[in-house]
Amino acid sequence: MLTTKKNVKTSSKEPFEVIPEVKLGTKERIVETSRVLFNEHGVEAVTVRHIADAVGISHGNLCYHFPRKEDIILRHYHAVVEGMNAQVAAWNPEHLNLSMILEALLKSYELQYHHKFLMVEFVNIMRRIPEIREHFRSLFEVRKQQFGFVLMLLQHKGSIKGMSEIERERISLHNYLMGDFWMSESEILYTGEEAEKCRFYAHLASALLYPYLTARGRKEFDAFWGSRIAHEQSSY
Amino acid sequence: MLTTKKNVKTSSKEPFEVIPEVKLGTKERIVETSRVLFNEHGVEAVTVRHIADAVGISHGNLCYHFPRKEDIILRHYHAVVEGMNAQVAAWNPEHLNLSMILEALLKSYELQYHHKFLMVEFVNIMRRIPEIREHFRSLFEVRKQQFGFVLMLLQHKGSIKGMSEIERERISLHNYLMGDFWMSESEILYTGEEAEKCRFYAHLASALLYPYLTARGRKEFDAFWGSRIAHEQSSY
DNA sequence: TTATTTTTAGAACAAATGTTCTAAAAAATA
DNA sequence: TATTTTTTAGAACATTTGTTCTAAAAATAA
Repeated sequence: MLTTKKNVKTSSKEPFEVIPEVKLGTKERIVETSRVLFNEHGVEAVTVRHIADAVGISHGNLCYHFPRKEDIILRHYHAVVEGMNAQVAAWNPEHLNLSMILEALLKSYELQYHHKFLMVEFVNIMRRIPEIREHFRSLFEVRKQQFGFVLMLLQHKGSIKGMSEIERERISLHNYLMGDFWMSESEILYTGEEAEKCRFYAHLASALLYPYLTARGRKEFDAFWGSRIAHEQSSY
Repeated sequence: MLTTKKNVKTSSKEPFEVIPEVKLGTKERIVETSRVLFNEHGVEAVTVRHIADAVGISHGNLCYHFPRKEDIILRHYHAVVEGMNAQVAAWNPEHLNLSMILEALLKSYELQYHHKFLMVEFVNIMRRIPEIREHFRSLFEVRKQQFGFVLMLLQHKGSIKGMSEIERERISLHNYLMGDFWMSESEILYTGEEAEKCRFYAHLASALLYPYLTARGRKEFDAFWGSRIAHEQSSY
């Protein structure tokens, strides 16, 4: 239950449920609208007045819900973190295989792209909001361990060959650097559709593994991406 | 001859050359000071008044030399581009080998790091200054061709194995994505010394090639980085 | 209903910021 | 030296921006 008590029609006089997705509370509309504006124009270019205008409320009202502009950004950051956690929590290590991991990668790329501005302006945001900086840094070790675990598992399932600890560490670093900045790169170079960008870069990131895949691994890899990447037919 | 005529003591009364590096013109001091401040605090956080104060001049004077703040950024951008061009121009394809290419990579990383803010805030800068956006985009194809040429050459010299066109393209994309954003990543995660960061990430980027190196190539690779990366002993 | 709380709009505020203007100082030139 | 140009400092300006304040409106509770 994420709905706020305010503005949601749940008075005892209403005998039936009202369609919930139409009646968004002011706070939720601010969050959603700011996300779109931040993604499109950048945090610094978007003022509280812009957001308020787009929502159709006064900026005074906006500052009633979010006294500081940073509060809006923090809200978005937490939304992404929770989304990522939920995804990881849904994993079942028993039945995990390469295809499912690629699927998860693609999904996490889409999830991040939804809050593109957070990644594209991360250094600036991090400089301004210490809470975010500390939290993200603390995430680093966890992420490295998660990836290490995935590699071990894939090796155990016979999808990738053995590799040294150093190679594992390198691929992990490459992977996360790509994961953090593919949106910035695409912002600079491409002008394509969102879903296609996600697929393109998730494919590219997962291709870091390609030299280490076994024959079976390559089959799985090609099968997974074959249907998703139209052009650039696999030809290994 | 990059010195401006202004403020440089070259009056006919002076019989001998004055030490040139001490007497920097106001314009040059603005450029150098702004570079340091932008790198440390970010473009948006640094105002013309901050720069003027740090240089020791009035902000009115600063605006005399650079009427728009963007002019300063543009100046920095051109400096980096010229630096990169000069580096490429100095190459001699005849005698090129893996070590020299790694050396060039490392050097270009150091060059970029000198103007860290340009890369770290690239998307924002690009959004604000169309001239930079267009120029950088036009660079993309050139860079891809350059990298393709390097790979061909290394293959011809027996340092790397053959690879498909797709693999070449992927490595090229990985390489440039890393080259554009390793500074952002290091800004978020590490708090180390500049030169060490450059070595660390240049090493990491070049390691993209590792799975494709021949035995001889690996020897060269390890020899090159062995002396430069203290920890993380090669153990392939 | 009446009282209380929440929400809203818009004015008001204060600080910051890029830029322009003005006049004096310094430097260069003739 | 006299004159012209360049450079400089600092005031002034216009705009923007995040935030606070106030009072009315709306919703909720008693």
